[in-house]
Amino acid sequence: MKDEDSKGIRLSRQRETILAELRKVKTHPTADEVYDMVRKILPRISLGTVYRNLDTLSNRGVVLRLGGAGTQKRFDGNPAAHPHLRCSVCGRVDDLEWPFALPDLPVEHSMGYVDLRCDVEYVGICPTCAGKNN
Amino acid sequence: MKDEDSKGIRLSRQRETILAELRKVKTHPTADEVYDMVRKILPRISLGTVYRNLDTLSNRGVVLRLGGAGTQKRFDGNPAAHPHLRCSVCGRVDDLEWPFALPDLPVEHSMGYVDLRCDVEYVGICPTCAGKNN
DNA sequence: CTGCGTGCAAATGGTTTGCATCCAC
DNA sequence: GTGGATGCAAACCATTTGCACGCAG
Repeated sequence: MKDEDSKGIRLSRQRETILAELRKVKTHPTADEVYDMVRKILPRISLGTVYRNLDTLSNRGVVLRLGGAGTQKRFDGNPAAHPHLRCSVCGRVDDLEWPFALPDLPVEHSMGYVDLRCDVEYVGICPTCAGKNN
Repeated sequence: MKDEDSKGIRLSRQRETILAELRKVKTHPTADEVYDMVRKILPRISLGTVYRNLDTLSNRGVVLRLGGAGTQKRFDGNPAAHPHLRCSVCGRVDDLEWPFALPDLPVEHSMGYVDLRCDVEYVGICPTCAGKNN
């Protein structure tokens, strides 16, 4: 179904570049950071366009929008649900390489919610930030 | 330790009321909603004060600040980590009454992060929002 | 051609902050 | 009495949006 959704997508140079850049990195950049990355290739792109495209892409399930506790949203080129590590100090997000089964929610506990997916985040302090305070 | 932290806390009428109101409800109100609730009791309280207190209380671990994927943060009078259900349409958050063990992250996978806690959220569409579209 | 996508800039909206005053301890 | 807490309003900043033009299909 993901391919279904991507089918109807119009492929502008901007959108193409944003997606390519996002898939190139292993970090989880904010819209601002994506803007900076893409601007090196398309200097005339606007921040609004970056926001619009990140929105479109995440709605189509091509990329992942990470809620996060910070104010800024972060984006992940890998659209599959997978657990993350997030630093509560600097907001940095890392992929967690630990294949543990995300438990499916029994229907009798879903309280009428549908289309559920499971979001798991381990929140703590990253090595860099932990080092500064010690 | 929760009591330890709360010890040093100054107990103004505003802070007291905010905490009491937050504990009174089972919803997970936004700062705005807390403001509305508290204003009925303390009509002269300012939104800034509500934000400052929610910040203080969550930093001390007295209440829980929920990251959520939406823009607004929500708050939970129950400071213990527990899984939530979140509606991706309206942003509503419910407590999930399903005691499954939040998996502890093995140190060898923590990538240097410390003080980790696990945040589990099932994201879907709530009964109300699902009903509207069908 | 047609309409979606873009650049630009202004508008939004949640959250934070500076400052003088107030009150809990 | 004293420093943290408050009310108010302005400041911030990430994100969104209106509009006229441009380009992909």
